[in-house]
Amino acid sequence: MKRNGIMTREMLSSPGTENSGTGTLGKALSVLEIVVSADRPLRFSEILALSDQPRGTLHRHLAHLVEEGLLIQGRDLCYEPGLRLLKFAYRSWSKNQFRAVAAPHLRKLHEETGETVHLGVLRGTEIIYVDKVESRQTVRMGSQIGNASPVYCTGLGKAALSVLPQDRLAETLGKLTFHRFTANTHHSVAALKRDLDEARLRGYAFDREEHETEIRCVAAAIHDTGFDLVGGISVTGPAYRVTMEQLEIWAHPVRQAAMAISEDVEVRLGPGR
Amino acid sequence: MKRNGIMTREMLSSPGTENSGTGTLGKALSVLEIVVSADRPLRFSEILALSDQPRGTLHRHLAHLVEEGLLIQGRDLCYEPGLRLLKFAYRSWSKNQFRAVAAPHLRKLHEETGETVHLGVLRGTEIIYVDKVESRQTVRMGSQIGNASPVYCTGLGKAALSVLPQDRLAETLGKLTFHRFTANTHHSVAALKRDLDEARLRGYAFDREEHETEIRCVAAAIHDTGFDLVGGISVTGPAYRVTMEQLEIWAHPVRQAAMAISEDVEVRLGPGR
DNA sequence: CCAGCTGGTTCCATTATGTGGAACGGACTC
DNA sequence: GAGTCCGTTCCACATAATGGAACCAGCTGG
Repeated sequence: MKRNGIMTREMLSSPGTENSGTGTLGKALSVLEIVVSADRPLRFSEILALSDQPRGTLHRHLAHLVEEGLLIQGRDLCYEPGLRLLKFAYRSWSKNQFRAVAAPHLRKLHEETGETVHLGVLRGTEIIYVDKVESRQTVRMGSQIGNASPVYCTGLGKAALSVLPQDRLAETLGKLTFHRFTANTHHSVAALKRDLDEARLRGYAFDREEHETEIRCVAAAIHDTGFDLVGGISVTGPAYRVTMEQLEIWAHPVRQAAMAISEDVEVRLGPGR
Repeated sequence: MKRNGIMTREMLSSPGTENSGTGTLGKALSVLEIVVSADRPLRFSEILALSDQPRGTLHRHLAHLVEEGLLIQGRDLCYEPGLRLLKFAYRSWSKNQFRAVAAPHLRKLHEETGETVHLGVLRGTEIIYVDKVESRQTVRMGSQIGNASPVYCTGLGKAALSVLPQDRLAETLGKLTFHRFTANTHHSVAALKRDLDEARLRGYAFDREEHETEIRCVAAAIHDTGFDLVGGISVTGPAYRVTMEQLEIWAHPVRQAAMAISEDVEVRLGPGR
């Protein structure tokens, strides 16, 4: 019996802004998302303002979420993420085969460069960080694992886009809306396309302080033959320490690692897939 | 404005086996739980067997979960945890104030003992592991964070129970069903009660290979004044390396740490809570 | 001390949504 | 080519979600 245990197209399909379509579940999750995404416990009325649901409905959803242990409500009436999420969290992370396959490569790359190494996958118009190796071992669950960043301003995103087949690329580009994070952030499809063309030729992409100032990275794409799984791996560092020349040097090992992971993924999927 | 950002009674309330009550959401989550708890991707019919829902219903739930990104379905039709869980995961973990407050104490305790240190909270009849510091730094997100173990066979569980007010304790004991994990596992309320009495007197509890053979631990309870938050901290090690005498020695620092955390929690909650 | 907020919770008739038995159809097997 | 195992789809039915409105604090300021 062949089982893949790996991410596939479906996980990349849903649009950037989740919300509609799934009836009750979708609505409940959208309020969960609001609470989880907030950077502090929220009051009922704050959530009300952020959501587009009527009072009665929202109240019931919150009650249900609390009852299910996905949220907890302090006695000061604030809502915050509940414990049950932890359970889901850990399980989904530790069982993610893609992450597991890539992990040793990340570690090796980190040893070679000494800088932070990221693993991400493409999902719609975003890159989702799935794993990370960084110098300060104390940060155990990477500081932004699970977070999403736009494709157009990250090395990972651009690397991933650069290997996408024509149609998928066009589709994705069509859905983009640009936000100018730094002076260097791309803000037109045209400019992004040129950048992607270069990246495709080279086999790796840069982030020249396009997402955060003083932060640069090199990234290379990972993908399986069917492009069901598209992602990338990157080495990131602060501008004062990591020059563009340095990145050029690291580009090669990054690309090597990416190719190695792609191969491993293919093998672990089983050739008979 | 006082906000607590800490776990409270509500999170401890829901019964061990989640399922009913929350209408649609509850049912959807119960199937999510099945998939997430499995140790490999599951086929439709396997899930069907594990759940108590009719085919049509189950199928729709799965479809919804997939659409929401909570599950993903490989092309071999197997279901497995989706990426979106990661997002929830990380957020709920990193924002858990209780964990954050306790973290430095865990680390200190680990340095003193060299063994694995756990942080858990009581929820119904289970202890949920919220954080962990262990020797092998490579395991970054603790191997069982988010997991739950029965109260009656873990040091953490017994420590937590031992500080519970009469009524809460009775209520919890009433709900227990015993499973014999090892030869030493308690399997009667009477025996457990005796053990708890001792623990209460001493101020700490042991796990004498009651959950897993060859694994021992000492634990001490953490709680706030209102017993809204009850949990504990423990030092665990393999029997061949950690004798009962050794545990007796560690008991003191463990208790110290637990008290320190209790205090910190109280302070961070703000006295005006 | 009472009028007038603001913020959270509860009700309940309406109707949209989820329900689940049954039928379908493809792939494999004997 | 009949038999079955499995996943998927349909559809009449009943349940569960909906959301407007009323309700009930706890404050605040006149």
